[in-house]
Amino acid sequence: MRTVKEAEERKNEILDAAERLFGTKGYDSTSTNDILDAVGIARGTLYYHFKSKEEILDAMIDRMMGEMTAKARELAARRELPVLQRLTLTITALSAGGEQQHEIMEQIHRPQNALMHQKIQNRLLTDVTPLLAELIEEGNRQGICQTDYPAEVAEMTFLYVNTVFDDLMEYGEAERQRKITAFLCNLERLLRMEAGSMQEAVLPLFGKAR
Amino acid sequence: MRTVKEAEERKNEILDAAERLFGTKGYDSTSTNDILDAVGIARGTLYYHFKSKEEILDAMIDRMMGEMTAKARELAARRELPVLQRLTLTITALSAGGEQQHEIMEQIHRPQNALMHQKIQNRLLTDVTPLLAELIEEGNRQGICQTDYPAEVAEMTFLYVNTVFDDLMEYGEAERQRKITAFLCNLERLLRMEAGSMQEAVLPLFGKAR
DNA sequence: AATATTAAACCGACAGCCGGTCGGTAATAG
DNA sequence: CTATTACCGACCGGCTGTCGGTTTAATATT
Repeated sequence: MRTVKEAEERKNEILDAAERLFGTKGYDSTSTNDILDAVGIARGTLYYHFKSKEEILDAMIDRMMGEMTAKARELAARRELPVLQRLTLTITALSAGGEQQHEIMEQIHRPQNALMHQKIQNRLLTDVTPLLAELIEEGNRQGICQTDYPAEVAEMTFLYVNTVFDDLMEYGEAERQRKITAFLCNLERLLRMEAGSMQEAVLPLFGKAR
Repeated sequence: MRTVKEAEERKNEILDAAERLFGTKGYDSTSTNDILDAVGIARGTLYYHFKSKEEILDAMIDRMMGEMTAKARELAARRELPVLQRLTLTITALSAGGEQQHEIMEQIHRPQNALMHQKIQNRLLTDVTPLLAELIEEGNRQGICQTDYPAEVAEMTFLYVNTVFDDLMEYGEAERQRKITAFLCNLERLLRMEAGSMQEAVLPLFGKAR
């Protein structure tokens, strides 16, 4: 039996299936047939809406990044919180992902998902570090921190968290703790802040953490 | 006509071809047939020496990283040079690669080479940042810089150079210059050095640079 | 209201390539 | 002469992407 839907709706169905499958099996080991079966459509239909498997990935990332940057923008704008907390909150939210994206962001770091990882990281790097930079500038204005290069500090920070911290569970507890305090100390230096001020800003986060 | 060679020799022939092809076309778009033709062997022969395409990639990276870390170790040990110069020298040598590797390290950042890029980066991160960390510690001892977390600073630094600086030519000249000075300034802060001291250490490098 | 038109959505067989296997063959060392 | 090592190439299943044809549904026409 043949069911006809609006293009936009079908596209989203396909992206839903893709997101689920890419998240569990990874991009490479998900075949277009897997997607076909999941959605319940024929081969031609898939390629009527998307012209390649990679285009599906790109569209999926687009959609996902849209949601994530929206979330990030929201967090960054919560003026009732101190800047530092907003900063760390935003960063961790980005690398951990929301509720929906959690699955993907966890599977992303396996070698088979290298392409997906790189695309997402590039996207986050260009779309979201400006947000972080703005938070840092706000910190500058408030006299909390001081740097002439907010954008670059944001890039450096986010990049480090997103690559090294993602494999954090592979280390032992001691090593992990060391990495975290090292990172905070480094961030304090980059932002020319008093030693220990980052710890304070971060501690509230770990109350409800993983 | 059938020519028989020692396993080790054939393996190296295959790795040579693979390195050339992966470097120019990328890993994904290089088929095993391409390698077969380049070496001039049959399908079975390839899979007699390597049990999968990915194993070829891994072996190639192994060989390449061996050469690069050797080079890095050599640079890091040049005691006649000041520590800071050795540090920057080593970092740039790693991301730019040697003479042979130059081709690969340039092609690596295309999206299709994501897997290769990630594998190389992980390898460099684990194998080479300890070298950088040791240089930093030496700087500590000499009183040139001061940090309690040499390893983490090394990781952060190297990671940033290797991801952001690689696409440096995509920016305009002004932006590029800004990125570089920003990076140096940030590094100075991480290492708690006097402002401007990095500039001095780096300037000699740009005399003979790209 | 019934019918013709048209364009969008859909189908599934098929082509071509790819990575990997396997049984057999030639070369070489002992 | 024998055993091992290196090599061959036909073959297989699975994959992505193509294409001509078909159904559906909205719109125009009578």
